[in-house]
Amino acid sequence: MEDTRNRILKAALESFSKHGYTGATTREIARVSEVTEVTLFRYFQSKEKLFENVVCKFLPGPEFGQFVSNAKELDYRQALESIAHFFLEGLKQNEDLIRILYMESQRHYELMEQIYSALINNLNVILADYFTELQGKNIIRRFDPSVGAKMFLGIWIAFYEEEHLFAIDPGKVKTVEAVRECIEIFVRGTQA
Amino acid sequence: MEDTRNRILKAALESFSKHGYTGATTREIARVSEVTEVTLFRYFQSKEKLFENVVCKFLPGPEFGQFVSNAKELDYRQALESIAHFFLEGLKQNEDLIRILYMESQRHYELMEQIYSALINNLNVILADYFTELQGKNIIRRFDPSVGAKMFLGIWIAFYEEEHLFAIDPGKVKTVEAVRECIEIFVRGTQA
DNA sequence: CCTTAATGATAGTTATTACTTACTTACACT
DNA sequence: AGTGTAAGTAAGTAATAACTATCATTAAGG
Repeated sequence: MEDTRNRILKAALESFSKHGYTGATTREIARVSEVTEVTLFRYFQSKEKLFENVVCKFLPGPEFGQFVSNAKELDYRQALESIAHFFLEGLKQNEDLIRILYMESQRHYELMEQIYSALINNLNVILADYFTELQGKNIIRRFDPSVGAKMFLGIWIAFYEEEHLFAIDPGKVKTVEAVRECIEIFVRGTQA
Repeated sequence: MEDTRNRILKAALESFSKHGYTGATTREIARVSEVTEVTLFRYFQSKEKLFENVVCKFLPGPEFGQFVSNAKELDYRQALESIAHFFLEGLKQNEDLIRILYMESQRHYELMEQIYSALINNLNVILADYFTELQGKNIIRRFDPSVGAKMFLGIWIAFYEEEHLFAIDPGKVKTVEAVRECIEIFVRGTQA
C-alpha cells in the first residue's frame, strides 16, 4: 500500500538524518514506521535503494526558488528581504535533507549533488539573473552577478547552519532584525 | 612511543573525516597507521576515546584568529581582504576537522561545539570587536557589529563549503576575484 | 646478560547488521 | 467459497564490528 511505503520513507528520512547512512539501521526504520523489517525489504530491495528513494522522494522541485520570480515586482530592498526570508524558510523545511547532505557529501557524492543543486545552485542562477536584470536597468551597480548571488545566499546559509545544524544559541539578536541589518549592508553595497 | 600515538591519531582523523564516526573502523585506522589493532587499543581504550583524542589533538588553538588583530594596522578594505583570505586558508587547513564537524554535529554535540567555537565563534567575537572599534572612530557606520561579523564570515563559510565540502566546481570566477568583489560590496555597505 | 617497555601475531568473543527463507494471517473482491 | 494481495512471524545466515587474552619478538639501558 502507498501508505506503508510513505511511512517507511518518512521514518527513513528521519533516521538517516539523525544517524547518517551507516549509523541508521533498517531495524530502527522498520520499528518507527511500524512495519516489520521484512516488509521494508519487500518495498526497497536494499538499504542503499531505500536511501536513494528517500532522497528522490523529498528532493524539492523547481517550485523551490519560484519566490525569486515572485519578488521581482517589489522594490529592490523589499525583494531581497523577501527572498532571504523565503530562502531561510525553505532551508528550515528541508532540515532533514540538509543534514543528510552534510553527512553524506563524501560517500554519496552524486546523490548529494542533486540536493545541493535543488536547494542552492538553482537559486544561485535565478538570483544572478535577477541582478543582471537590475544592472541593465541601472538600479544597481555593476558587479559579477553570480558572485553577488553566491554572497547573498551564503549569508543565510551560514545563519541557518549556526542555528539549525549546530544548534548554537543565536543570542539576543533576533533573526528578523539580523536579516534586515545584513540586507541594509548588501543594498548599500550594491546600489548604483 | 609518541610517534606511534601520533600516527594513529593522524590516521584516525583521516578515517573519521572520510567515513564519519560509525563508518570508520578501528581495523582500517590501525592498518593505515601501520600498527596492529591491539596497539591501537593499548593507547586508546575505546573507539570513542580515540575520537575524543583526535578532536582535542587537532583542535586549533587561540592563535587561529590572531590574524584579525594583525590586520588592524591596515586600511579597512585591506584589513577585510586579509582577514577573509586568512580565514579561508584556516578553514582549508582544518578541512578534516570541519568534515567531522558537519558529520557528527548530531551525535557528538558537545565535542563538535568545541570545534565550532575554535574555528568560527571565537573569530566572530574578535571581528565584532574590530567593527565596534572602527565605529567608535567613525570609520564605518553604525550597525550591529556581531551581525556584521556573522555576515562577513558567513560569506566565506559558504564559499568554502561549496568548493571543499561539496566539491562543486567554482566555475570561471577565481576565488581571489570573488573575494575582492564581495569585499567591495561589504565595504560600500558599511562605510560611514 | 638481564630486565623492561613497546609492539607484533594469533586467535577468539560477543553483538550487531543487512538481508533471506518459509510459512501464516487478514482482508478485499469476485 | 475461493483467490490474490499486503502484511506479519519466526528463524536463520554471513559478514563485520569493537574489543580481549595470550604469548612471542625486538631493542634499549643498566
